[in-house]
Amino acid sequence: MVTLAKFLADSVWPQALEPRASERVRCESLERAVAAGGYVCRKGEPVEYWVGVIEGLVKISSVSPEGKAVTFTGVRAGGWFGEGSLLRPDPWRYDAVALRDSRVALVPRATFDWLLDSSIGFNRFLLGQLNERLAQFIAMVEYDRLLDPDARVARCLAALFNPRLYPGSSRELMISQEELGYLSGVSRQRVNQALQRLGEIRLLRVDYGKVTVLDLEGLKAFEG
DNA sequence: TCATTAAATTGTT
DNA sequence: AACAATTTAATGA
Repeated sequence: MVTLAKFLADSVWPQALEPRASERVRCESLERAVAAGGYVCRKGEPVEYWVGVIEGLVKISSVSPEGKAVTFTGVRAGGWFGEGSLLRPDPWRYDAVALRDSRVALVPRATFDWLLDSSIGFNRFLLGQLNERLAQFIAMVEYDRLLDPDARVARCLAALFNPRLYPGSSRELMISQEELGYLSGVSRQRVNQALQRLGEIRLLRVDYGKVTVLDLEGLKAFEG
Protein backbone atom coordinates (compact mmCIF):
# COMPACT_ATOMS: atom_id res chain seq x y z
CA MET A 1 0.00 0.00 0.00
CA VAL A 2 1.30 3.43 -1.00
CA THR A 3 1.89 5.77 1.93
CA LEU A 4 1.03 9.45 1.88
CA ALA A 5 4.72 10.36 1.99
CA LYS A 6 5.53 8.11 -0.94
CA PHE A 7 2.56 9.38 -2.91
CA LEU A 8 3.72 12.98 -2.45
CA ALA A 9 7.29 12.07 -3.30
CA ASP A 10 6.16 10.40 -6.52
CA SER A 11 3.78 13.18 -7.58
CA VAL A 12 5.04 15.56 -10.21
CA TRP A 13 4.52 18.93 -8.60
CA PRO A 14 6.32 18.46 -5.25
CA GLN A 15 9.45 17.54 -7.20
CA ALA A 16 9.54 21.09 -8.53
CA LEU A 17 9.61 22.52 -5.01
CA GLU A 18 12.61 23.49 -2.91
CA PRO A 19 13.39 21.02 -0.12
CA ARG A 20 11.96 23.32 2.55
CA ALA A 21 8.72 23.73 0.64
CA SER A 22 8.20 20.03 0.00
CA GLU A 23 8.96 19.41 3.67
CA ARG A 24 6.17 21.81 4.61
CA VAL A 25 3.79 20.08 2.20
CA ARG A 26 4.66 16.72 3.75
CA CYS A 27 3.99 18.00 7.27
CA GLU A 28 0.71 19.74 6.55
CA SER A 29 -0.93 17.22 4.24
CA LEU A 30 -3.43 14.70 5.52
CA GLU A 31 -4.60 11.33 4.36
CA ARG A 32 -8.18 10.09 4.37
CA ALA A 33 -9.68 6.75 3.46
CA VAL A 34 -13.06 6.84 1.76
CA ALA A 35 -15.15 3.69 1.38
CA ALA A 36 -16.81 2.87 -1.93
CA GLY A 37 -19.84 5.11 -2.33
CA GLY A 38 -18.56 7.63 0.23
CA TYR A 39 -18.07 11.32 -0.40
CA VAL A 40 -14.66 12.97 -0.68
CA CYS A 41 -16.43 16.31 -0.80
CA ARG A 42 -19.99 17.48 -1.35
CA LYS A 43 -21.57 20.23 -3.34
CA GLY A 44 -22.18 23.28 -1.14
CA GLU A 45 -19.50 22.50 1.43
CA PRO A 46 -16.64 24.97 1.88
CA VAL A 47 -13.49 24.11 -0.05
CA GLU A 48 -10.83 23.37 2.52
CA TYR A 49 -8.46 21.10 0.65
CA TRP A 50 -6.79 20.35 -2.62
CA VAL A 51 -7.28 16.64 -3.22
CA GLY A 52 -4.96 13.99 -4.66
CA VAL A 53 -6.08 10.44 -5.30
CA ILE A 54 -3.56 8.03 -3.76
CA GLU A 55 -5.49 4.87 -4.47
CA GLY A 56 -8.85 4.02 -5.99
CA LEU A 57 -11.17 5.99 -8.24
CA VAL A 58 -13.18 9.14 -7.58
CA LYS A 59 -15.94 10.49 -9.78
CA ILE A 60 -16.73 14.17 -10.07
CA SER A 61 -20.48 14.52 -10.39
CA SER A 62 -23.49 16.59 -9.59
CA VAL A 63 -27.14 15.96 -8.80
CA SER A 64 -29.81 18.43 -9.83
CA PRO A 65 -32.53 19.49 -7.37
CA GLU A 66 -34.89 17.20 -9.30
CA GLY A 67 -32.55 14.29 -8.71
CA LYS A 68 -30.93 13.98 -12.12
CA ALA A 69 -27.30 12.90 -11.91
CA VAL A 70 -24.47 14.02 -14.17
CA THR A 71 -20.94 12.68 -14.08
CA PHE A 72 -18.28 15.07 -15.32
CA THR A 73 -15.15 13.00 -15.08
CA GLY A 74 -13.34 10.35 -13.12
CA VAL A 75 -10.08 10.91 -11.27
CA ARG A 76 -7.70 7.99 -11.03
CA ALA A 77 -4.79 7.33 -8.72
CA GLY A 78 -2.11 9.94 -9.32
CA GLY A 79 -4.62 12.65 -10.20
CA TRP A 80 -5.40 15.90 -8.37
CA PHE A 81 -8.58 17.97 -8.34
CA GLY A 82 -10.11 20.99 -6.63
CA GLU A 83 -7.58 23.61 -7.70
CA GLY A 84 -10.26 25.41 -9.68
CA SER A 85 -12.53 25.44 -6.66
CA LEU A 86 -9.73 26.64 -4.36
CA LEU A 87 -9.08 29.55 -6.71
CA ARG A 88 -12.63 30.74 -6.13
CA PRO A 89 -14.23 31.91 -2.90
CA ASP A 90 -17.30 29.73 -3.55
CA PRO A 91 -18.13 26.33 -2.01
CA TRP A 92 -17.73 23.07 -3.96
CA ARG A 93 -19.80 23.12 -7.14
CA TYR A 94 -19.80 19.35 -7.44
CA ASP A 95 -19.67 16.13 -5.45
CA ALA A 96 -16.66 13.86 -5.43
CA VAL A 97 -17.70 10.24 -4.81
CA ALA A 98 -15.41 7.24 -4.34
CA LEU A 99 -16.35 4.52 -6.82
CA ARG A 100 -14.21 2.00 -4.99
CA ASP A 101 -12.52 1.99 -1.62
CA SER A 102 -10.11 4.87 -2.06
CA ARG A 103 -7.51 6.89 -0.21
CA VAL A 104 -6.94 10.58 -0.84
CA ALA A 105 -4.26 13.12 0.09
CA LEU A 106 -5.52 16.45 1.38
CA VAL A 107 -3.45 19.62 1.04
CA PRO A 108 -4.99 22.34 3.24
CA ARG A 109 -6.06 25.60 1.64
CA ALA A 110 -3.40 27.56 3.56
CA THR A 111 -0.63 25.32 2.22
CA PHE A 112 -2.05 25.55 -1.29
CA ASP A 113 -2.23 29.36 -1.13
CA TRP A 114 1.31 29.52 0.19
CA LEU A 115 2.59 27.37 -2.69
CA LEU A 116 0.71 29.60 -5.10
CA ASP A 117 2.43 32.67 -3.68
CA SER A 118 5.91 31.23 -3.38
CA SER A 119 6.61 28.66 -6.08
CA ILE A 120 6.84 29.28 -9.79
CA GLY A 121 7.18 25.54 -10.38
CA PHE A 122 3.89 24.94 -8.58
CA ASN A 123 2.16 27.60 -10.65
CA ARG A 124 3.53 26.06 -13.80
CA PHE A 125 2.18 22.68 -12.78
CA LEU A 126 -1.26 24.11 -12.03
CA LEU A 127 -1.36 25.92 -15.35
CA GLY A 128 -0.54 22.67 -17.13
CA GLN A 129 -3.17 20.78 -15.17
CA LEU A 130 -5.89 23.37 -15.82
CA ASN A 131 -4.96 23.43 -19.48
CA GLU A 132 -5.11 19.65 -19.75
CA ARG A 133 -8.57 19.61 -18.18
CA LEU A 134 -9.78 22.39 -20.43
CA ALA A 135 -8.61 20.42 -23.45
CA GLN A 136 -10.37 17.34 -22.09
CA PHE A 137 -13.70 19.08 -21.65
CA ILE A 138 -13.52 20.83 -25.01
CA ALA A 139 -12.84 17.47 -26.63
CA MET A 140 -15.84 16.02 -24.76
CA VAL A 141 -18.19 18.63 -26.19
CA GLU A 142 -16.75 18.06 -29.63
CA TYR A 143 -17.05 14.29 -29.71
CA ASP A 144 -20.37 14.33 -27.91
CA ARG A 145 -21.76 16.03 -30.99
CA LEU A 146 -19.72 14.40 -33.71
CA LEU A 147 -18.99 10.81 -32.80
CA ASP A 148 -21.01 7.65 -32.33
CA PRO A 149 -21.32 5.93 -28.94
CA ASP A 150 -18.48 3.47 -29.60
CA ALA A 151 -16.08 6.35 -30.18
CA ARG A 152 -17.41 8.30 -27.21
CA VAL A 153 -16.67 5.38 -24.92
CA ALA A 154 -13.23 5.00 -26.52
CA ARG A 155 -12.30 8.66 -25.99
CA CYS A 156 -13.75 8.68 -22.51
CA LEU A 157 -11.50 5.76 -21.61
CA ALA A 158 -8.54 7.42 -23.27
CA ALA A 159 -9.14 10.49 -21.08
CA LEU A 160 -9.07 8.29 -17.98
CA PHE A 161 -5.66 7.04 -19.07
CA ASN A 162 -4.25 10.49 -19.81
CA PRO A 163 -0.64 10.18 -18.63
CA ARG A 164 -0.42 13.92 -17.99
CA LEU A 165 -3.27 13.86 -15.49
CA TYR A 166 -2.55 10.43 -14.01
CA PRO A 167 1.18 9.87 -14.29
CA GLY A 168 2.50 6.44 -13.53
CA SER A 169 -0.88 4.75 -13.28
CA SER A 170 -1.35 1.25 -14.61
CA ARG A 171 -2.91 0.12 -17.86
CA GLU A 172 -5.72 -1.46 -15.90
CA LEU A 173 -8.82 0.18 -14.50
CA MET A 174 -11.28 -1.44 -12.13
CA ILE A 175 -14.65 0.00 -13.07
CA SER A 176 -18.11 -1.40 -13.85
CA GLN A 177 -19.67 -0.90 -17.24
CA GLU A 178 -22.51 0.94 -15.53
CA GLU A 179 -20.13 3.60 -14.16
CA LEU A 180 -18.40 3.79 -17.53
CA GLY A 181 -21.85 4.57 -18.91
CA TYR A 182 -22.33 7.49 -16.52
CA LEU A 183 -18.83 8.70 -17.33
CA SER A 184 -19.28 8.64 -21.09
CA GLY A 185 -22.94 9.60 -21.24
CA VAL A 186 -23.98 6.32 -22.82
CA SER A 187 -26.33 3.61 -21.59
CA ARG A 188 -24.83 0.61 -19.84
CA GLN A 189 -26.01 -1.66 -22.64
CA ARG A 190 -24.33 0.54 -25.22
CA VAL A 191 -21.11 0.58 -23.20
CA ASN A 192 -21.20 -3.19 -23.23
CA GLN A 193 -21.45 -3.25 -27.02
CA ALA A 194 -18.75 -0.61 -27.39
CA LEU A 195 -16.36 -2.49 -25.13
CA GLN A 196 -16.89 -5.71 -27.05
CA ARG A 197 -16.18 -3.94 -30.32
CA LEU A 198 -13.10 -2.15 -28.95
CA GLY A 199 -11.96 -5.48 -27.56
CA GLU A 200 -12.36 -7.22 -30.91
CA ILE A 201 -10.03 -4.76 -32.59
CA ARG A 202 -7.53 -5.16 -29.75
CA LEU A 203 -7.58 -1.59 -28.47
CA LEU A 204 -8.41 -2.93 -25.03
CA ARG A 205 -9.26 -6.06 -23.09
CA VAL A 206 -12.37 -6.47 -20.98
CA ASP A 207 -12.60 -8.61 -17.89
CA TYR A 208 -15.10 -8.82 -15.06
CA GLY A 209 -15.28 -5.30 -13.61
CA LYS A 210 -12.08 -4.32 -15.35
CA VAL A 211 -10.75 -2.86 -18.60
CA THR A 212 -7.14 -2.99 -19.70
CA VAL A 213 -5.93 -0.55 -22.34
CA LEU A 214 -3.76 -2.21 -24.96
CA ASP A 215 -3.44 0.69 -27.41
CA LEU A 216 -3.91 4.15 -25.92
CA GLU A 217 -3.11 6.01 -29.13
CA GLY A 218 -5.59 3.83 -30.99
CA LEU A 219 -8.30 4.61 -28.43
CA LYS A 220 -7.63 8.34 -28.67
CA ALA A 221 -7.89 8.27 -32.44
CA PHE A 222 -10.83 5.86 -32.71
CA GLU A 223 -13.64 7.30 -34.78
CA GLY A 224 -15.83 4.28 -35.43
C1' DT B 1 -10.63 -27.05 0.61
C1' DC B 2 -15.15 -27.27 -0.97
C1' DA B 3 -20.12 -26.17 -1.34
C1' DT B 4 -23.64 -22.81 -0.75
C1' DT B 5 -25.48 -18.41 -1.05
C1' DA B 6 -26.01 -13.49 -1.87
C1' DA B 7 -24.61 -9.57 -4.29
C1' DA B 8 -22.60 -7.39 -8.13
C1' DT B 9 -21.80 -7.27 -12.86
C1' DT B 10 -22.41 -8.61 -17.50
C1' DG B 11 -24.88 -10.21 -21.78
C1' DT B 12 -29.11 -10.18 -24.26
C1' DT B 13 -33.70 -8.91 -25.67
C1' DA C 1 -36.37 -1.58 -18.77
C1' DA C 2 -36.41 -6.33 -17.77
C1' DC C 3 -34.41 -10.75 -17.41
C1' DA C 4 -30.97 -14.48 -17.46
C1' DA C 5 -26.23 -15.78 -17.02
C1' DT C 6 -21.84 -15.21 -15.00
C1' DT C 7 -18.36 -13.80 -11.57
C1' DT C 8 -17.00 -12.65 -7.11
C1' DA C 9 -16.97 -12.56 -2.13
C1' DA C 10 -18.51 -14.31 2.15
C1' DT C 11 -19.84 -18.06 5.01
C1' DG C 12 -19.62 -22.32 7.22
C1' DA C 13 -18.94 -27.31 7.10
